[in-house]
Amino acid sequence: MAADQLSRVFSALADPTRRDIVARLAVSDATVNDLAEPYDVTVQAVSKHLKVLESAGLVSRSREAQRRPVHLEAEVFDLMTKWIERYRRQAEERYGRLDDLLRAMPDDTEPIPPEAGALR
Amino acid sequence: MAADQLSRVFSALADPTRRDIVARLAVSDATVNDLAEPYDVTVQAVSKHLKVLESAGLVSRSREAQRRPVHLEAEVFDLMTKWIERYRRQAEERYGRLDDLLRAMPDDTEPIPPEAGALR
DNA sequence: GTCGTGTTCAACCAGGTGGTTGTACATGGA
DNA sequence: TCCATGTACAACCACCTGGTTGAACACGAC
Repeated sequence: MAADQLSRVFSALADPTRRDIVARLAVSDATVNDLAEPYDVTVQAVSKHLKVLESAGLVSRSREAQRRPVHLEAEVFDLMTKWIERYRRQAEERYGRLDDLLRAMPDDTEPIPPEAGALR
Repeated sequence: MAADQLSRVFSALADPTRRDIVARLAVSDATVNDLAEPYDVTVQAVSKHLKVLESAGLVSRSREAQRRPVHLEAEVFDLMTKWIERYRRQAEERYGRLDDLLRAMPDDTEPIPPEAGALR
């Protein structure tokens, strides 16, 4: 699949099990077996989940004897928050602008640049 | 589809076309036909995308004669940002603690085990 | 070397998803 | 009223996904 990273990140976090894995990795690194233990699925299934998280850039695996500790890479979260904040802000500005429109009814509907109307 | 809302939101935004739809709805409301126009897919396919976005709570549809304008509901974004920020913060705190450990640790000490975050 | 543990790979399967086409419904205008 | 437009529903299809089992690989311990 040639999906971009943003798609892979959103897709990876769309699964409750994977979100739970991320939550636990936020506390400490863990091996595949550690991670699989609380779930009612095979280790192989968890290994697949980790592959998805890894290809999204959310986790990395190192090598440590025969173990492969999994580590959370929290920086990728920025990708999502940036995307989300961008459109939320845009939508909020739009509502702000609509308020202004209703209040003043200007004849010019020029789009407002990102930071312009945010502060009031 | 018995998934919780957080799963539905992440899943909805995992598709580039749906993210693009959200981006365009952040600028202004639009009808299904408006939204379908720039894409090389049928109106029905876009209608399906909107159904996904709607069930995630990301958009709502009103009625206006025979049209059904689609409207972005940006509040749902909070669900995601809250989840994301929670675990990012947790991971960052953990690194902070790890920094403290490394600073206080004598040079001949063993490497920190994966369970390092457990102390405290 | 052999054994045990941890991990991954391969093949398979059921169910979901994004797309299609075709049909039907709702509404405003002629 | 009939017609054109906008939308939704149903059936179908190819592909993806999350799960399984079974085998293989990679180490450290003995």
